[in-house]
Amino acid sequence: MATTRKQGRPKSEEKYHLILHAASCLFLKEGFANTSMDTVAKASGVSKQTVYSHFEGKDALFQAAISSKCRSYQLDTQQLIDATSGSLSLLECLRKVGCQFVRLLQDPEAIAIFRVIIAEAVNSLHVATLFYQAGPEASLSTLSDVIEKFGEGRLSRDIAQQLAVDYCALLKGEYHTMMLCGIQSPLQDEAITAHVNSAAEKILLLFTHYTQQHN
Amino acid sequence: MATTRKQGRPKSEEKYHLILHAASCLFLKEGFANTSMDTVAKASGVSKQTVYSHFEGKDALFQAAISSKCRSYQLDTQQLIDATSGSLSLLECLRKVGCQFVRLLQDPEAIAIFRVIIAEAVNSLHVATLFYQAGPEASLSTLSDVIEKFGEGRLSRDIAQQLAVDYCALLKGEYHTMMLCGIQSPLQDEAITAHVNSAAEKILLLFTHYTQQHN
DNA sequence: TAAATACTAGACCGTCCAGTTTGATATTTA
DNA sequence: TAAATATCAAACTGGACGGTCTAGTATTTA
Repeated sequence: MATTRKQGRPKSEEKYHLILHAASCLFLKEGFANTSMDTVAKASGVSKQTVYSHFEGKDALFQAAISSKCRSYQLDTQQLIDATSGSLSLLECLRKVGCQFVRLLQDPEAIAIFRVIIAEAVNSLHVATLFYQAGPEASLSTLSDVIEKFGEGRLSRDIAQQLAVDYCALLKGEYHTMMLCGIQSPLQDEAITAHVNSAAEKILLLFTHYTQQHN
Repeated sequence: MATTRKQGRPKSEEKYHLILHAASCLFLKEGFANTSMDTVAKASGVSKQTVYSHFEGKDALFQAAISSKCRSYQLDTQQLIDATSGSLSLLECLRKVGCQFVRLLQDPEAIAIFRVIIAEAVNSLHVATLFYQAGPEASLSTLSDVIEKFGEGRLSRDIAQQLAVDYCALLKGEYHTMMLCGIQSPLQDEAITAHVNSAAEKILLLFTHYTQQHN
C-alpha cells in the first residue's frame, strides 16, 4: 500500500527537511531547553502549525533531529576495510583509523551532539541509546574488526575487542573530557598526528604482547 | 576588618548551608534548567526572599553549589601518598589508585556533576573550569606524582604524566561514556577489580617499556 | 468544480519561572 | 528603646514557551 494516494495536498518533503535541519542546528547550538518551537519555525521559514503538522511535538522533533545527525557521523567504514585488505601494516592501519577517529572526536558538531545527548540522557534515554549505538558502538565495532583481522587467528575476538576499546580510550585521552567541558579547542593537524602515533605504538605493544603469549 | 560588626540581625549561616545543600541536590538531580528558585526555597525550608538574600541569583547559586560539590569529590591524596611510601610494588599501587579512581568515576553523584557541567559548559565556562581543575586535573596530578615516584629518575616528568593520562583513559574505557549517556549502571566490585587489574597490567607493560628504553 | 488536505499568520491559553515588592515579625547592636 | 537588618509569606510583574485555534489561501485528487 505504499502507493496509496491520499486525497488533498500532500505534505511538502522539502519543508520537512527544512524543519529538521533547522531543528538540528538549534538543538546542537542551544541545547534542548533553550530551543523554542517558535524559533524552529522561524528558522525553517515555515509556520509554527506546519512544524506541528510534521512532528508531534518538541520531543518527537528532538528525537528525529538527533537521529538524522547520527547518521552523518560515523567512521568511513568502507575505506577502513579497504585499508586492511591492502598492504598496510597494523601500525599504519592503526594510524589511519586513529586519525579518522580523532577527527571525529574533535569535530565541534560531534561534541555538540555528545553534549546535548548527555544533558538529556535522563529525560530521553531512548535517544541516548540511539546515539550510542549509531556512534560510539558502531565505531568500536569497525575498529574491532580491523584489529581482529590483523590478529590472523592469534587473537581471540574478546581480546581484539578489548584492544579496540583501549585504543579508543587512549585516543580520547583527556582531550575528549576537556572538550566536552569546553576548555580545550580542537588540536592542530600535527598535534593530532603525534597523538595518534603515540597511541598506536602503545596499542601495537599490547598487540604483540598478546599475540606472543598465544604462541 | 574581618571583625567589623555589622548592625542589625546577622545572616544565618545555617540557612546559607541549607540552601546550598538543597540547591546542590536539585541541580544534580534535575539539571540547571529544570530547577526553579521556588523549589530550592521550598526544599531548604526557607522563604524565597532569603534565598535571594544569600545568593545574587540563580547563576550565582549554581556556581556556589557546584563549587561546594567539587570540594567533596577528589581522590584521597594522602592515602595514596602513604601507599607509595610503603612497601607496595608499582602494580599493587596502580591497583589501589585505580580502584579509587574507578569508584569515583562510577559514583552516581559524580556522574551527575559531570552531566550538569557538560550541559552547562556553554553557558558557564567558568564553572566548568572550576570543576575540571578541582576534579579530573587534581586526580591526574596525584596519579602522575605516584607514577613518577616509582620511575626513580628513569622516567621523565612528561612520560610519567602521559602514563597517568593513559591509565585514567584505560580505566574509563567505554564505561564512562556509557554512564554519562545513562546506558550503563555501576559495576559490581568483582568487575571493578578485574577491570582495574587488566588496565594496571597494561600500564605496567608500558612503564617497563619506557624505563628500559632509558637504560 | 468540489472535497480534502497543507500551509500561513497571528492570536490566544495555560503554565512556569526569575526576580521584585510589600508588610509584618524577629533578632541584633548601639 | 531605636535603628538596622534578616526572615517570612504571599502577591505580583514581566516574559518565555508549548501547544491550540481560527480564518483565509494554496494545492492536489476525484
